[in-house]
Amino acid sequence: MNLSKQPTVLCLMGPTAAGKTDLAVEWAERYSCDIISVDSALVYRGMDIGTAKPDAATLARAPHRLLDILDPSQAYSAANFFQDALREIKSIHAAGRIPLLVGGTMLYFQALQKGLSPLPSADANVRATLEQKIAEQGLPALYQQLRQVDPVAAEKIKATDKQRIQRALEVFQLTRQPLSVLQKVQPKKLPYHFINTALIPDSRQELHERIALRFDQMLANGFIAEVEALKNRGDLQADLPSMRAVGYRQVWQYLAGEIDEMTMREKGIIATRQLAKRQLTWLRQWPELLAAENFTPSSIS
RNA sequence: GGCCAGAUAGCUCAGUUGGUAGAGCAGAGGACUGAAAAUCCUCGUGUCGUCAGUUCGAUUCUGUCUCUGGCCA
Repeated sequence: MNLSKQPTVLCLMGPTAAGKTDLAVEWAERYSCDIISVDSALVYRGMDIGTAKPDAATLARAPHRLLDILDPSQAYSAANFFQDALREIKSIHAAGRIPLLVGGTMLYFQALQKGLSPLPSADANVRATLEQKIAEQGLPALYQQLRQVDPVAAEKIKATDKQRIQRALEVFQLTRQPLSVLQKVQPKKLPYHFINTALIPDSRQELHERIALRFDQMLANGFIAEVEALKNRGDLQADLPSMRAVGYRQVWQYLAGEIDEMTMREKGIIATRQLAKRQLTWLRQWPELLAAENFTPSSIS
């Protein structure tokens, strides 16, 4: 029920391999929705098989926005998503339809619904410098530095969490202000009525079986060749966000001769399971979450 | 058939000079503000293969049987 009179935004979340796409296409046709993808890997062109990107026939039935918008050499972010999604939501509302956001990148859903504090975006130079410092001085030294410039953030960030330590120091270098101070600025919430639904599998074991099955299907469908083509471009590196994606990382290691094919398959499946687990952790904490099976059009109003 | 080496957590293994055991991986739970399919935190009772012997006490020593590798016939 929408008592706020704000335009509705329908969200369909769920772990990988839960069957979100099929349900989303069904809803799109039934409820006059236009789909916006909420997925940090589907944004990349040339990454189709390993991301389980909807095929051409599916997209013909129900177009997905925010698919294939970037080259794998580029980085994307929650803030980029926020802007892109907002633009698409406005455009869909303007057309008199309902935006249906579908995906498994939970940070993106959160960024959109809770908002983001005004922080500087990533800076490649600063990151490279910090990376070098870690190599020279070690992570503990950087963590000590963080404790000095931003004790509040250091309290929350674990001394072993390289990525967050780097980000906090990056923000400080770019703004001369502690991350923890900048984050106190309450982000403005978007004027929408978000309906949150999730497709959550009844049994974990069943999900694990589906994940293994789907990974084998990807391999049978030419996943290795897809990664090989990307690797052969020559300009992509294993540490790019795109190439760190589940499956791509393992196939890359296989192609680099670091692991054998059996190990690649096993590690790929394991990484997918672990991704699903993290997604489910988000969903357990998500407020006012409606089981997708119980969703009815009356909820849209 | 003989000899040798193994048999310990779901998996790969370590270890106990005799006082019932611990790593990695997997798995589970959690965190999450511009890399998020990322990054990180917490969680380890299992007839220590069988049966018997020695012993106050055996997973540890001895014997026995079973199984698995390897070598020799």
